[in-house]
Parts: sequence; C-alpha cells; structure tokens
Amino acid sequence: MPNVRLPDGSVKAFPGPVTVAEVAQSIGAGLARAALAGRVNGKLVDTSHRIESDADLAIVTDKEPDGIEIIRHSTAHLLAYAVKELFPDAQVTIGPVIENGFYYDFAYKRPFTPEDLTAIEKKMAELAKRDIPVAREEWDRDKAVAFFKSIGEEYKAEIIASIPAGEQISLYREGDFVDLCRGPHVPSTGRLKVFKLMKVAGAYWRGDSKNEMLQRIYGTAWTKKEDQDAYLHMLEEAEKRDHRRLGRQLDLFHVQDEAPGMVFWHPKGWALWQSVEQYMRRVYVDNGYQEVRAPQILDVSLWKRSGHWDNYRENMFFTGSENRDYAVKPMNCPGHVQIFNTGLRSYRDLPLRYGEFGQCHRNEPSGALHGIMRIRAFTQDDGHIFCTPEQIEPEVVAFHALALKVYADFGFTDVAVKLALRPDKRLGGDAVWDQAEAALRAALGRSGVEWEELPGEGAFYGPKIEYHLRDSIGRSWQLGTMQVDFMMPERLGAEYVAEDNTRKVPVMLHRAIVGSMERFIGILIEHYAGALPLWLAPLQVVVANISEHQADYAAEVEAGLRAAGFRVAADLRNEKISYKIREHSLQKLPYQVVVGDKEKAAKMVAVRSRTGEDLGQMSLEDFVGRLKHEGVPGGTA
RNA sequence: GCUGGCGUAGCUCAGCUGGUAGAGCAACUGAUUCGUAAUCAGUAGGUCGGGUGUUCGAUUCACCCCGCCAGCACCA
Repeated sequence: MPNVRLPDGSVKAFPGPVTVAEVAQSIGAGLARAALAGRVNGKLVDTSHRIESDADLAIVTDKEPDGIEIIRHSTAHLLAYAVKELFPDAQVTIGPVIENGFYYDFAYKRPFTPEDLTAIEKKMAELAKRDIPVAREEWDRDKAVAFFKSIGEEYKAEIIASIPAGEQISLYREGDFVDLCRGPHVPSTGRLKVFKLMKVAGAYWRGDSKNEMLQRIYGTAWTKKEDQDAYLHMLEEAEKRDHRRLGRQLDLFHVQDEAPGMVFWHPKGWALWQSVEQYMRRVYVDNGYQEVRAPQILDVSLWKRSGHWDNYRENMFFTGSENRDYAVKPMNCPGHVQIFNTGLRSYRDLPLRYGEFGQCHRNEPSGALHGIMRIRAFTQDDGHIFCTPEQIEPEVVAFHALALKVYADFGFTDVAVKLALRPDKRLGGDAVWDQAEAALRAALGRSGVEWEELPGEGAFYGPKIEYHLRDSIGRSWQLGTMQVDFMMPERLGAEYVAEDNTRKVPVMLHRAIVGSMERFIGILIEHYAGALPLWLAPLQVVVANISEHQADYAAEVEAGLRAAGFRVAADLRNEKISYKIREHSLQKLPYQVVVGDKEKAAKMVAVRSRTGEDLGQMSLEDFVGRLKHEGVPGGTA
C-alpha cells in the first residue's frame, strides 16, 4: 500500500502498486496526457513504471529539461525505427541525445542520400502519427545477445555483450522495432511531434578511426514548433556571421587553393591584426615579459633533443639544404630555451618571462582545416616562463587573472576552464606528471574558478589548463593555455645556479592567452558579427561629402581625424549620400561623418553611429573626444 | 586522414537527359552635384578547379588529382 509523495509535499495513498501513469491520472487528466516519464526517488523512469512501496514522485512533462531530453532520446529511437522500416538490412548501433537534438549511427551497405533523409523523416512522421506504444522489457543479457545476433544486429549484440554478464538489461519495443536502451522513453510515438533530420555524415564505430565508418544521421527535436523554428532561425543567423563569409564581405583576408590552411591578410584584416597584436604587446610589457624572436626553421637535431621528433613528427613540415635537414617550427618553446641558454642564469633571474608573436607551421590533416580557425600556419602570442618549482603556483595564478582580464577587454566573459591531464604518448615518469598536475590544480583552486578535467588530453610534455570560448554557432574553441613542463628544459640543457650554488634545471611554463592570432580574430569576427568595437575596427570613420562643393572640407576633417590618431578615410565619390551611407553601413563602420554646406559653413561635422543613430552636429574636437573615450580596450560601441 | 557533398564572371547563383555559357550585384565609361541604407544609361568580364579518357563533339559522362563544405578522427 504505497504512499506517494508529490513535489508539493502532498502524499497520496494507493491501495496497491500503481504506475506513474496511474498516479498522473489520479491527479488530473491533463497531467496524464502531458506525462512523459516519472522521477521516482530522483531516478527517471517510464510512465509504465510500477511503484510498489512508499516513494517520492514527480511527473516529468515537456516543461522541464529532463522532458525535452526524453523527447529527443525517443526521437532518436523513432529515427532508428523508421530506418529499419525503410532499410531492413541496415544495422542499428547507438543514438544519444546531443545539444539541441540527437543522432543515430547506422551501418548500411551504401551511403544514405539527402533523398533518403527526406523519406526517413516522412516515415518518422507517419510512425509518430500512428501513436505506437513504446514498451519496456527486461531481458537476460545473454538472451539479448543471442536475440540481436539472430536478427542480424551484430553491433547491438557487441554493445550488449560488453555489459557485465548476468545483469538484467532493458529493451524497448515499438511496433516491430526493438532496441537496447536504458530509457526512459515516452509512452508512445504520438508524443513526438516536432523534429527534423538535419544532415548525414560519417562517424567511426566506437569513435575510433581504426574502426569502420558508420553513417550518422543528425536530427533536432523540440516540444514546440516555435522552439524548433527559433532554433533553425538561430542557425541561419549564425551562418551570416560566419567569419569566412564576413572575411570576404569586409575584405579582411582570403585563402586560396595554392596555400591550404594559410591566410592572405588584406589591408583591413591586417589593421585588425595589428590592433590585437599591439594590445597584446602592451600586455607583455606590463606584465614582466621580454619580447623575443627565434628562427622559423631549425636543424632537425634540435627537434630530436626536444622530443618533437618522436612525439610530433607527423604534424611537422620539413625542408633541407646542403645535406642538412631542418624542421619548420611547430612550436616556439625550443627556440626560447636556446635564448635562455645563452647566459649563465641565477635563481635571482627567475622567473624569467619571454614572449613572442611566433609563427608556427603544423601539418594538420586536411579534414581538420576550417576557415582561419584551424589552419597550418598560425601565429601564437606565445610565452615561456622559466621558474623554480615554488614559483609555479604564483605564476599560474597571476596568468589566470591576466587571461581573464584580456578576454574581458575583448568582450568575452563566458570562458570555460579545463584541465587536460597526461596523454598516453608522453615524456617523463608518473612522479613528474603527478607533480605537474597537482601544481595546476592547486593554482586553479587558489584562483577560485571551476574547471573540468580532461584525462588523456594534455600535451606530450606536460598537463595544461585550457581556456575555451564558444563561437556563434555553439562550437567551442580553445584559446589560451597554461602548461607546466618539467621535461623540455632538461632535454635542451637549460639550467640556473641555485641559492646553494648548485646547478638546477628550471621549470618551464608554456602559456598563451589568445592562442592562435588567426583563430582569435576569427572568433572576434563571429562574436561581433563583423561590427568590431571602435578600438579594433580596421577603419573607424569615413568622412563623406554631400557634393563636390565640400570635398576640400571633407579632406580637412579627414586629416584632422588622422592627426588625432584614428583610422579614417574620406569618401569623395560623386555618389548620393544615401548610397555612400548604405555602403559604409554594410561595411559595419563604427562612425560615418557627413559634411555638407551647413557643416562646412559652421566648421562642424554631422555624425552617424553604426546603429544608424544621427548624433547631430558637433565640433571636430567634441567628436575626437568621443572617439578617444570609446576607442579603448573594453570600450563599447 | 576517413565518409558524403560541392567547385561555372570579383561576389551570390542559373544552366533538364552531352551540341564550346547566362542573371543580379560589384567593376569600368558617360551623364547626374544630390542631406542620412541602392540615380540613370552604356561597356567589358569566364581555358566552366586541374588532368586523362569515352565521344563527331564534354561545363554536362567515367577515372585520377587539388581545393572547399559538413561530420568523424585529430587539434592552437
């Protein structure tokens, strides 16, 4: 005789075991219709779940996150059901929920086409409309393996076979389709009303590139049509701020076939680059770094000593001359160690901080290239700090604060911190890695941030803190990093004289804030949809005359603004003012200055902001004052 | 690198089943001298990504290569 306690604290007593659906029905017909699942003592279950004894119960509807997750999960199963209906010899594998939707991986003799997707989606809609019950069944593991083998589902059998023997497993049956699943699922397919298949692409079985490639169908699913429409609209808007499109529209850079993964920077793009670089140079100077510059190529023997030859060779470019082999640098660290090594260093010199805008070449797999975000020739704001073990923590703490300050100056406040731990392929013993990982954890702890740990994702020479930012369509990109390295200084012979007059090997901290300049600029472009803050805008002001009569005055205003230190151009073309304004608006210029006879006579300028607001007439001095106030890092438009 | 898709004028794209290419915008020339998101008229512009093959004939079909896009794998 179970007593069921509901979220509002009320308790309902039942004469015998009841299902979640029956409890919902006893509360109200509307709730019964809305019930997707239940949460019994905090655990998600189907609406068919029987409550045998006293329990806490919440009815899960599509109003809460768990509800929409269940809908997406069940839609993934509906997709598999539809595929099996249309392509009976396709094999099912897994179909998890992802952000905004789901996917399902299939093995099939031929690739699915866009036409197949349309047909599958239609079949899904049909199966949903038939409102087929979804029933949970408990099976013995070995029987389930035998069953899936008997119906030709080898992948499914393999998955189940990896579950511990003797364990009960759950299967879900909807119509003729049976799938292994932990659940819970919606009670019937009729609950699945708003979904859309998005794309099909290859994906490796069990995520391993050594395995065969399956076909992954991606879909999105929602509880309300409006939510899905909003999501699709968001994707369209995101496409408009794609840095590749804006890079062309705003004439910032281009890439071409002859230089895959390498960027041609145009004057405007390079002006943006310089704004970022000069800012970061200031950051070096203000924070105790000395800027250095090391060669682009170095003899291979150095890369053998550093460990790159053994651990990073497949990503490196090589060249040769007069029987010597060189490697184009993929990282700046070995070069900085050479500079460190040129003098006898004392413990008094530490921490010694070098910074470089170092261009690196990495031979990335062709499939990884993406606009200017993922390229083969990129420039890092790379710094290396040589220090003692005791100095690690304060240096990391200081770096963390600095990195967040820089991100905020560029307008980013949503930064995820991750800690990447020892990879399989690495230098050094476990004791050293324990020490390095502990040092980073301690520093993050002292910085008072939350972080996610990523086992196996560290660099081959040390663990790293990673700073991740999301782009406009939700992709996450790593920008900054802080890595502790006990290995490379020793391998490359770095040492200093300690207080006790012995020679010791310094610890090296590898750090970058914006990471790749190219990637960072790509993210900036997307983040601002091309409408960069004044201090970063390649061209800050255009002075446009109404007609030829004010050409001289317009040129005078242009000269005045340039003398005040702004990036300015005059538009003296024989075009209507509305035409000029449209063009410069499309170029997302922060300010447009219009000068006609009235302004010329009054020695004023008429200012139009990027938002289209007419700021009226003002003196050039007042306008310069406004620009100076706004045009600083962190300044807002 | 893997799976799939794509590659036509500076940009965005048309171009059924093979018969040597078209639009809009941009560019250029001329006219217009204009008050806050497109003035009018005209002109020019393409070895259809590269190669090989099939064919009387290939932008169109086949194969190979290069590049791009999506995803996977990899990663700053």
